Amino acid sequence: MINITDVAREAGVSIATVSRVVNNNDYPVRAATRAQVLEAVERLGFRPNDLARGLMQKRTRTVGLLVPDLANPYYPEIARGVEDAASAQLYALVFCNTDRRADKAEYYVNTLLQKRMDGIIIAGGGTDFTEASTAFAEYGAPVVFIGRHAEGVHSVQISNSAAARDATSHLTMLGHRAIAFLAGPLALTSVQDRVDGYRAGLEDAGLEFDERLLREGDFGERSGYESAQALLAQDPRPTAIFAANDLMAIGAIAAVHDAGLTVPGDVSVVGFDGIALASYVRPALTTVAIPTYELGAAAMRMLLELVERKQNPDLGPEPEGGRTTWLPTELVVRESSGLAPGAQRGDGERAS
Amino acid sequence: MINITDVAREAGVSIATVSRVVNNNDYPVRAATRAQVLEAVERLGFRPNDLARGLMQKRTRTVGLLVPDLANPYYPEIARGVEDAASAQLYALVFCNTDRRADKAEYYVNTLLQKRMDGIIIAGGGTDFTEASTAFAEYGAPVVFIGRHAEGVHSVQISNSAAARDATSHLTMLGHRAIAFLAGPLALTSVQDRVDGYRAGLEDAGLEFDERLLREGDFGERSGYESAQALLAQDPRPTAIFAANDLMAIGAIAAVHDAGLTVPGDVSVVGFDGIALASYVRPALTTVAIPTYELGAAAMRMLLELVERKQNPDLGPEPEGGRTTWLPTELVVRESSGLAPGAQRGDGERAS
DNA sequence: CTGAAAGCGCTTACAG
DNA sequence: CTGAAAGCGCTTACAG
Repeated sequence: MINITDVAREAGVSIATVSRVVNNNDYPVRAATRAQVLEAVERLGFRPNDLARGLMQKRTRTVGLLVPDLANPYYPEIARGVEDAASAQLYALVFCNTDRRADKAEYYVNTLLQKRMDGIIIAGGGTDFTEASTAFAEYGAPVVFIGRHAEGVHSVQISNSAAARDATSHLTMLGHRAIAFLAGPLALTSVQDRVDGYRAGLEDAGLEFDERLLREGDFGERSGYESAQALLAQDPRPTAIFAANDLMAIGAIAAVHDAGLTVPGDVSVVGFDGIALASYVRPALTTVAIPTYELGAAAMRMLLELVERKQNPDLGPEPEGGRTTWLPTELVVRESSGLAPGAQRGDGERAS
Repeated sequence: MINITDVAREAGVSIATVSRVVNNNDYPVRAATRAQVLEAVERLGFRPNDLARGLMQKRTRTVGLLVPDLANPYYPEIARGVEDAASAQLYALVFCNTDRRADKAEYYVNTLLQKRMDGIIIAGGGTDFTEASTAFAEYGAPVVFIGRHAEGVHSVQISNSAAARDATSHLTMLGHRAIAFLAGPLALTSVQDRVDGYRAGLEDAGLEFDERLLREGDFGERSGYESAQALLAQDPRPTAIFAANDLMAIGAIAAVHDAGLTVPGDVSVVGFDGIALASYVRPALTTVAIPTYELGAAAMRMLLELVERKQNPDLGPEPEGGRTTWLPTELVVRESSGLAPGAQRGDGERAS
């Protein structure tokens, strides 16, 4: 393991000079000296030790990302946005998957803290991060949340309720009157907001909320399959199923199919997220598309701005209370949603 | 940012004592002293700086994982296995997505090296890692590959050719004689092996390899869709499509559907990987299931053994040349593959 | 332009 | 059982 002293000896200069050359900042170094050092670095294959560097500079140029569930394609896509925005500024990323388990979340928060990350992004939910967030704040490391709200925190979000309301209206306009909602874990604010939007959408059409049509799921395919199966056994049977994410919607389509019914002929299905696969399943899935990649990228840009501000107090203090960036969603209508059985185009329109 | 000196002062002991207590090893410390220190740690919220620790110990208890494509559910599943095996031993994981781009791969390898990772796992392909691998070796950090071969490296693998041969035979047994293969990038050894297996499977049934039925893809849904579309326009039209991964298979099913044909009535489709979604699309996908999670876990266990051996020379030297662990695959027959049009059960049997 | 020296926050022989 | 001190590999005032 060759170090800065080896390079200094090889180049016949001091370690201070090596440091200056390697860091390539605007510090003046004679061209000839620089060349000697560079050659020694090359010859020896020197790679500066980031641990030592971080220890001195009190910054690691590394940020953490906590996601609840890698198996859901939604999060890898967020991760891509986060990662691209990070590497654009030469920041490294430490990626942690909590599996929605509080113990893993705590473990990772601790690890990230001990590794002195410059900041952290927390995507999705599953556990309470107030404590984690406080711990980071104490260490002066900014925190940005994706897709959840709380008092005084920085976040990047979409309007879950408005999006869910629109999707529900899409179904009422098609004449559906028994519209089920497959929720995700009700502990999540994003899920609560989607439920609110769903209810608002029903109300807009003069429909009553029926709790038998609301089911809690866990965002997995199986959960969508099983919930849909139960829903389809009910009487009267819903003619539309709106799922709180695409994976559950895909599970629901499978359940409708296995029940000997067709989508959208007998039952319409609408998802949420807009994962890539949604346009490749058949029937192609109508869904609320979230700008997932951009959500990640925006969160990272916000975080890095906060980090830079911390390192560089000239930029002024951190904004009070926590900023929120809102990103738009879009209802993408594909094949999985259609007219309610027996309805005619326009049936639902007076309701809107 | 409170440090070990603060704790020592608060507890009225030396920093050496604090260090011993915090590290909780078998070093003898009087119970009363220990209690004082622990209380001070608690009161102050002390979190030891891993940078300083790593600098002294010359180990970070952190390993890197390089994956080529987070958008393919195959890799997140590998990552879960890697991560669980790592945290079981209290190792942290730095996760890097190369997007199959050589520049990103090089950038991350450099970063991981500078951060003094104890070891690295390289999953999948897309770029050449001989150089990266050498660089790590020079720094004494072990490397384990998942799913690719090369001389003298450690790896965890499946038998791609045998698996592809079996899947091909499954189709020939169903009476298919025009079987297309949607390959992934032909630069990957895993893809080359799958092509070999496909050809062997054809040969077993006395079928000739037809290069018009082989297409190179990129493992994405779109690529599967477009390749299948082109294939379906050929004359004679293949009655079966075997894709080198599930995402392309799902794209292929969509293409068959959009061409007004049915799966498996007109065209059978078989995938490779066994992602969770494969059993939730309709028709459910017949596929070669890879023990993905276990592949990741096995790779991490192998890596950690190499790391421990390096730290602890009593365990003996690193095994010569590179070990390979082989994991089994399984053909999971679902709905997407069936008898060739016009064929009768048993038609293909004499061929085997 | 260059170098000697202090210091980041720990761990670990060494001495007592 | 406990502490003083050296040292890990860097960066950065400070002096020249």
